[in-house]
Amino acid sequence: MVRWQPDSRGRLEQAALALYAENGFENTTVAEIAARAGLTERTFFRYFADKREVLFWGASALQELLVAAVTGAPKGAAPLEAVALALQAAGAVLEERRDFSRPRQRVIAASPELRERELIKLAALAAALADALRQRGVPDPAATLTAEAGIAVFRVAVERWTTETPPRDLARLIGESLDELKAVTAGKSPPTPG
Amino acid sequence: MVRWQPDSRGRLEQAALALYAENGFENTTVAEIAARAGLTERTFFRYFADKREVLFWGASALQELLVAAVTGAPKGAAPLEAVALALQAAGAVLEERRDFSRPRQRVIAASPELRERELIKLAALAAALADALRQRGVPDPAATLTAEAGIAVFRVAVERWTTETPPRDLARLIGESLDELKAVTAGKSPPTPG
DNA sequence: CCCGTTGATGTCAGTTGCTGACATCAACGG
DNA sequence: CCGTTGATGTCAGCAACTGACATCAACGGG
Repeated sequence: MVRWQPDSRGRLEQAALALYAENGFENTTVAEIAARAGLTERTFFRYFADKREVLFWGASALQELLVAAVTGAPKGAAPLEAVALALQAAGAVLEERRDFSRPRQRVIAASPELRERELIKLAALAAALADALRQRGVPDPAATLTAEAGIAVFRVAVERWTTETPPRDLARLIGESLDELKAVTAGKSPPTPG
Repeated sequence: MVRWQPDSRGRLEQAALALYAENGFENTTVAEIAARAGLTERTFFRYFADKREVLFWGASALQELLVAAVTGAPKGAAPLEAVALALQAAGAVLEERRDFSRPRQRVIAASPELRERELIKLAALAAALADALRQRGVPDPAATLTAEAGIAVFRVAVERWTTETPPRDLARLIGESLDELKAVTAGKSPPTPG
């Protein structure tokens, strides 16, 4: 006979996402989440640093993926190209878990507190990207700016992926947003294309 | 005889910044802040929504400034040019209160919780900028991306302004970062300039 | 000049997020 | 068979934040 059900972490995550979606983040107590997962509040805080982190603990894996993609980009690739490859890799992960990622994004978008946490996670991703670029020999502030701009592109693409209906392919949205950024920073005036 | 000392809000802000700088954000209680300002905890929460907001209540004024600058930019100005003007205007405000702004930035940089709040404030600025661009006829996602990229430039510039020694002129740092962004998105390869 | 209103502040009790210290007890290994 | 391990529970406590109500100088109409 098993003393405890397996995958406490996963059960807590599922319970939290469901309750945040049903009642909103602010109207959900940690005690409720724990109860739905068949655990206690104290155990929740053993797995997650705080009430928000339950939706973000996967971020470190994403970060490693991004860094690996930049590091593994072709030698001749320009910094922004390397970042673009990384964003596509990250996008593929989200697309893979579409049925989890999209509701999660909606829950985050609905809560200022969760948005704060998302922004700092994205900032951490940007910092890691910048680091990886520096290791490729890209000097600062170019490295930081490329990384920040890349994350901005990613954010815009994911937001459109989450809200647009009918939903489009994330990879395509990332590509489009990147092209749009290039156009806009090239100094093109809005009403007169070309 | 005055019943209360004037400018409770300002006293609370000063007390909070001083205590955050001395002991760190996490090691400071709201009760301590209130006591130093000669007030009670309850009064603190009447002025500020939470313990972090005390360092950010000026953000709405900055937002109005940015929007006004974009709206008032010359008719022919490209989106990124309009945003650049806005960033310079915002930078001028920070430079004006240099002796307050720089320590404040350092306190924020030292605390993850305060960084979270700063990021969401900057995201709000980006959203407002994007709105102002749309009112100039810039379509999405160009408007959003221009605004996001502009805020990234601003963030990088302010960070350098806060940490570099000796401190350089913020206006110049903003200009340089913007040029750097343009170069980087133009596809320039890192080791081979030109 | 008096009195009712106003508004900034104080007091107090309560909820919730979060933490440290200690207890429990099946599983596992020697 | 027993000692250790590790995931979990229990409990007490602090700090952030909130709602309800009290206070009382200042202000203005009568």
